[in-house]
Amino acid sequence: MEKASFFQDVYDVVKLIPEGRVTSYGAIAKYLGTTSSARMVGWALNTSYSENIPAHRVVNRIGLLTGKKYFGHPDRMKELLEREGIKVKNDQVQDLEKIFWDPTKELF
DNA sequence: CACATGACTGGAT
DNA sequence: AATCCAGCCATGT
Repeated sequence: MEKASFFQDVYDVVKLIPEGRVTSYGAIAKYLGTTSSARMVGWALNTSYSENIPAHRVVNRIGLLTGKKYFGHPDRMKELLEREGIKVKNDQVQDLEKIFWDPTKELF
């Protein structure tokens, strides 16, 4: 995958996240080469509100649904995740280590 | 143009 | 082990 633009790359990577899996902003940032710019990943997703991006599969490093408030409805993110078989409790993904998808390892 | 803020993270306290 | 602090960089005021 070429480096068109930071935002575009974020979109592409997020689209590649397998169903029932999640990843972290930092993992995406690292894959893009801007390891310490995890914040921009979230910013990019915020800008992609109209894109076909499964942003609900992107959580912070501890599996917390930090961006659920930006899904229109606070429970939308949780609902979408559970719909894919991901267990979410108290806005936090359960069994994170089992469903975590690291682009630098799985994709490359 | 300068300052504040944010869907984060890692190291220091 | 839990909490705090500073770095990261695009966007908005």
